[in-house]
Amino acid sequence: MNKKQLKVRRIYKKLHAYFGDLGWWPADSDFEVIVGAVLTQNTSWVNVERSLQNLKKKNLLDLYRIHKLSIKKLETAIRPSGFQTIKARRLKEICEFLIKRYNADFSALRKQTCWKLREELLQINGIGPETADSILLYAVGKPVFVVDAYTRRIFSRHKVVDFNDSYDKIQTQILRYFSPRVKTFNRFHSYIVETAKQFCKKNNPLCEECPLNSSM
DNA sequence: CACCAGGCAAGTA
DNA sequence: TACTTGCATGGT
Repeated sequence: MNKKQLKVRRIYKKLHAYFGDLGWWPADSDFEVIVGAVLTQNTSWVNVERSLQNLKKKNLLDLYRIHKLSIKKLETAIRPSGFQTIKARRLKEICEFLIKRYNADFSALRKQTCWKLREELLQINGIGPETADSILLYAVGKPVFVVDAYTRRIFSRHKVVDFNDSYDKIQTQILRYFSPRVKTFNRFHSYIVETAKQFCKKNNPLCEECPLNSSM
């Protein structure tokens, strides 16, 4: 085991001791995970929750209902989370893909290999690496590590990666450090997001209250 | 007022 | 390959 691997595993251990299990991803269904993953693109989660509530109130948080809903009504419902014109189109495209390619059957998704499904998701306009991996991990149950802005911030501050390293470089580096288990990567990503939200803010690089900066 | 929020795609050099 | 910009709303 090299130095960085030890460091990253120590980070995971500290966060696990601090947070326990955060019960991620917060959603009532696999499809809700996918919708949330798109709506949260460059958007704060509190505003995503407003959009999800709008959809739930109208009983629209359903693959087929969104698929046949008019673009205008979809845009109106997801307005609070911003970029509504582009995100409405993205949601439509994903529904189209799930129905046409997998007959809207999530058990069929789970049977597909991780790398093959990832390739297919990345073909869809509006799904980049982070959205694809969030779907793979939290909706389909594949053991992948999700890299987001928070991951870059925290790991670069702790000298584990370079802030400008590519998505794939960071992902494969972290993947090497753990055995591929869904539970591990589920928890790790949730810890990183919560840590960044609560302690390691963008304008506050010191993070004095952060559990990662306390001696163990 | 400026800056930030769980990105992505398209355009440019 | 490595930048830059548009997309849009709501909180601090």
